[in-house]
Amino acid sequence: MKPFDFISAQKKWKKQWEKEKIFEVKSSSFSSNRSKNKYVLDMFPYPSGEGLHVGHVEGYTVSDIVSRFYRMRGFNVLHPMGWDAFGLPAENYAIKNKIHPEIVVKKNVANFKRQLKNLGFSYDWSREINTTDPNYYKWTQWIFLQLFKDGLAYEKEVSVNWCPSCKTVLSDEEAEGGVCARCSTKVERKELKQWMLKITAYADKLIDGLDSLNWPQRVKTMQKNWIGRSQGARIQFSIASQIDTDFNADKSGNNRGNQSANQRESEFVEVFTTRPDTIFGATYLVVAPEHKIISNLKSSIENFNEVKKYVEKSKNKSDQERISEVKDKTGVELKGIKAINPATGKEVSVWVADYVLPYYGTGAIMAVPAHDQRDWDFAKKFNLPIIFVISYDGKNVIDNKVYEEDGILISSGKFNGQKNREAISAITDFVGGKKEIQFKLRDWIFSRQRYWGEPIPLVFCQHCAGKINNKNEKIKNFSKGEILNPGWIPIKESDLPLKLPKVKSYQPTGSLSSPLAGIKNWVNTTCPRCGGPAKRETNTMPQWAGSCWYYLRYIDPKNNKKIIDIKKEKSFMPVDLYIGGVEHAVLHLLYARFWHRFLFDKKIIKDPEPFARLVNQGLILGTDGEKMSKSRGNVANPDDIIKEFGADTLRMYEMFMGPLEDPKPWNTKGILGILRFLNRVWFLYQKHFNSKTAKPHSQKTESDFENKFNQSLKKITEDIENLRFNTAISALMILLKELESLDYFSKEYAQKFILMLSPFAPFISESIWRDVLKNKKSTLLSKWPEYNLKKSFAQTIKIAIQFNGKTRGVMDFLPGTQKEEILKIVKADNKFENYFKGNEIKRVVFVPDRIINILF
RNA sequence: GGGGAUAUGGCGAAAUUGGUAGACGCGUACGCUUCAGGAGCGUAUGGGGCAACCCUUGAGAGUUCGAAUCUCUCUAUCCCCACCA
Repeated sequence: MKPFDFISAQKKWKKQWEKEKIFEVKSSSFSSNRSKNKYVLDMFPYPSGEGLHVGHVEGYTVSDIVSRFYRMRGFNVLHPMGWDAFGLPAENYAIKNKIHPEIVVKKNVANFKRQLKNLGFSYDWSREINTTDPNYYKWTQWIFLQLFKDGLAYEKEVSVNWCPSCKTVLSDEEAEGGVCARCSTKVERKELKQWMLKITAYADKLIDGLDSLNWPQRVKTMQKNWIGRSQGARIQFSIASQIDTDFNADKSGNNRGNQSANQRESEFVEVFTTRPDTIFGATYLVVAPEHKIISNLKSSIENFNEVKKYVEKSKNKSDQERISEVKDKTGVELKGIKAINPATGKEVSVWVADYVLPYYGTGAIMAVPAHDQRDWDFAKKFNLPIIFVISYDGKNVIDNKVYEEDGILISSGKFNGQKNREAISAITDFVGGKKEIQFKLRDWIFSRQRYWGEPIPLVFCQHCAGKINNKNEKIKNFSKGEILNPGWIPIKESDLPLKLPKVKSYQPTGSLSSPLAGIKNWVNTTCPRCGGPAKRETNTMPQWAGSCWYYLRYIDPKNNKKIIDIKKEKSFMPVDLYIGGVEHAVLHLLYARFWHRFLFDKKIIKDPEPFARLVNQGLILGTDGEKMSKSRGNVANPDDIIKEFGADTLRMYEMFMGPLEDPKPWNTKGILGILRFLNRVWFLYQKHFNSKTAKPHSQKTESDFENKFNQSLKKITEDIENLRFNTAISALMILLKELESLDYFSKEYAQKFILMLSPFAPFISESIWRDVLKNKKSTLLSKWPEYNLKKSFAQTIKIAIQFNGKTRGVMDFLPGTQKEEILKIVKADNKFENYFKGNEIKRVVFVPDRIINILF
C-alpha cells in the first residue's frame, strides 16, 4: 500500500474548500444571539519578506483547531485574517531598492496568503483586511479625528533619537544600545514637536479593566506595572536664597505657571513622594536636570556654570549611559540656595542629578537617605547628612546601612512612637501636602517622521490659530482639540481617507520631517474651516495605530458609512480567544485597549474590553535550544517541512511538541512520529474501507471497546476546550492502536475517529472522510461526536495495593468495589502472603477506585 | 534592584490536581519482513542488583498512611521592567 500523498490532497482540498466557501461565516450570524457565536482571533502578521515562521504556524494552528472544533459543535465562528502592513521594514526596503512599499507589501501578502492556505487554515478570506488599504485607514484616521476633537491628541516637544549620519529619526528599536542599527553611528537626542495621545487619561480604567479579563496573569501584571499606579503626595519645600532680590521668577516662567505678574511669591520646589512618613529624615532635595527651578534661580545659583554644564551633559546622554550609571550616581549641588524642610523647618541643600526623571511626579524628590537605597548611595557619595526616622523597635537603629522596612517613627516630632505606615496621612496634612496618585505610564508619542504610515488628517491654518489665540474672539465653535492645539484643524470626515501621495524618494529628507514634507502640492492646501491657505501635517502615524482596532473591522469590513455597525459588533464582541506572542503584552494590547475604551465611551461599540480571553503561545526554539535566527542558522522553514512531510504533519507536530504556552525546542526527528501516525491512520482506513482491499466482516463491536472509545472522546473533547493539544494528540495515538487491534471496525466509529482527527489534520481527514468513507460534505460541516458519559468509564479499575505506604502490587476490580471486599481478596492472594506474616493490621487507608494502603 | 515563570529518563514531555512517577512521541538495542532505503512491523528501554528489594521528579528540610504536586530554606536557567521617588 502506498503512503498518503499529502501534496495532492492539499492541492485538491484547498481548491474544493474555496469553491464550496465553507470557511465563510454565515451573514445571518451577525444578527444572531451572541451566545451562538464565537470569535477566534489571531494577532495578524506583519507580512515580511521572509514569509511565515514556524512560530506563526503554532499560533495559527491553535486558533484553527479551536475554530474548527467550535464550528463542528454548531457555533457560528468568525475566524478572520489580515495584514499589519505599514511600518519600517517595507519602507527601508523601498529606500534600498527604490520600489514603492505598496508593491513590496502586495508581493509579501500574496506569499503569506499562499502559505496560510497551504496549511489548511479555515480563514474567512472574504473579510481580509489590510491596514495600508485606504478603505481601511480611512477609519484609522477617523478614530484619530475623534480623539483629536475630544482633546485627547496634543502637540508636545519630545526628544527623539537622531542619527547624524543617516540624517533620520530613529525608533527606539533602531537605536538600541545607543547606536544606529543601520550605520552604527552614535545616536543623538533632538527635540521635536510630536503628536501625543493622552492614554494617561485612561490609566485608571486600563488598570481596573484588567480584573474582568481571562488573560495570563503575567500579562496582566506586566500591564499593571507598565501603568504603574502609586499613591503618594505632593509636598512643597520653599526655597531660601541668599540673593533674594535677584529673584525674577515671573519673567523666566514660573514652574506653577499661572501666577499673576505683580504678585510675587517666594520660589518653592514641589516634590512627589510615596513616603511622606519619612519626611523628617529628608536631608536634601534633588531636581531633574530639566527642572525649571534651575533657570528660574539662575542668578542665585553661585555655581551656575558648573550646573549648566551638568545639565547639558545629561541631556545628551542616551538611556544606555544613564542606566550604566545606576550604581555610580552623578550630581551637582545648587550652591547658594537652600530648601526648607516643611516638617523640621530646617535648611537642606538642593541638588541636580539625572537619576531624577523629569517626566515622573514633579521632576523633583525629597531625599531620605536613611530609608531609600538610591538616596543612601547618593548621600554617601557626596557626604550628605543621614537621619534615621524609622526604627524597628522605636529606639535603636542600625546606622551602617539603609533601613527600608516598616517600623516605629523616631526623630519625627509629635509623630514619634507611631507606626510609620499609619502616620502617612497625618504627616501629609501636617506639612500641607496634597495626596495624589501618580502613574508611570506616559502619553503615547503618536508621530513618526516616515513615509509608510497613515497620514495624520490635520492641517495647520495660521488664520484660525490667530482666531483661537485672540481672547476676544468667540471660540466656542471650535472643538476641544482645536482649542488645545491652536491652528490645527481637522480635515472634514467626508474627505477621508486622506491618501498617502506618491512620492519620488522615500529617502529621509535630512530635516526632522517626513518625506511627505517634500511634496509641495500635497502639503499646501486650504483650511476646512476658513478656506484660507493651510499646510498639511507631514508626519504619519505609528505602526501600532492600524492594529489598535482591526479586530472590529473584520466584523463589518465593507461598511463605508460607519466604522462598524454596532448591531453586528454586539453579536461577536468581545473576542472569545485571542492568540499571539507575549511580545505584545504591553504595547499593542494596551494601545488597543485604550482605543477600544475610547470608542466605548463614544458609544460606538457596546463592550468596554476587546479581548475576553488571551493566550500566548510559547516561543519555538531552534534544535540547539536557542532562539531561531538567521545568524545562528537554526531556522526551520514551514515551506520545506510542508513539502517533505505535509501540512497536516507540520500542524500536528507543532501541537504535539509540548504545552502551548511553554517555550519548546524544535526536533526534526520528532516530526517522523507524527508522519508515521498519520500514515497508519491512512493504512487502517485503506484496509477496512477501500473497496479494492477491504475484506467483509460481520462481528459486532465489543462493549469494552465502546467504553475505551468514549473515554478517549471525552478526553480529546476536554483537552481541546482547555487548549491541551499535546495530550489530545497522545490520546488519538492511543486510540489508533486500539482501532488497529480490532478485527471489526464499524463505520460508526470509523466516522467518529476521523471527525476527531479533522481539526488537527484537515487534509488527510477530508480525504478519508469524503474519498474513502464517501461522505458528501466536508468534515467541517459535520457534527463533532458527542460522548456517552455512562460509557466513558473503564469497566475495570486498577487499584494500587500498598503496605506501609509502599506500592507492592496492582489488582483489577470493578469500579466502586468496597474496602472490605478488596481487603479480603488481597489477604487471600498468596502474592501478598509475606506482608501479613507476623504483622497485625493497625489501620487501613482506602480511597475508592484508587488505592488501598495497609499499615502495620 | 523589582516582578514573573520554569526545573521530571539520552531528548520533547505525561501524571485524573495529594493516591501505581515516566502515558504518548523521539532516540537506542535486539528480532522479523522486504528486489536494503534515513521504509514497515514486533519486543525491550529511569538507575543499581542474580534476586527479594533498594534508589529516583534541581538541592536540603517539614507536613502526611502517602508528596513531582502542599509549606519553608537554598541553587540554576529563562523572560519582562528597570534610578518611577
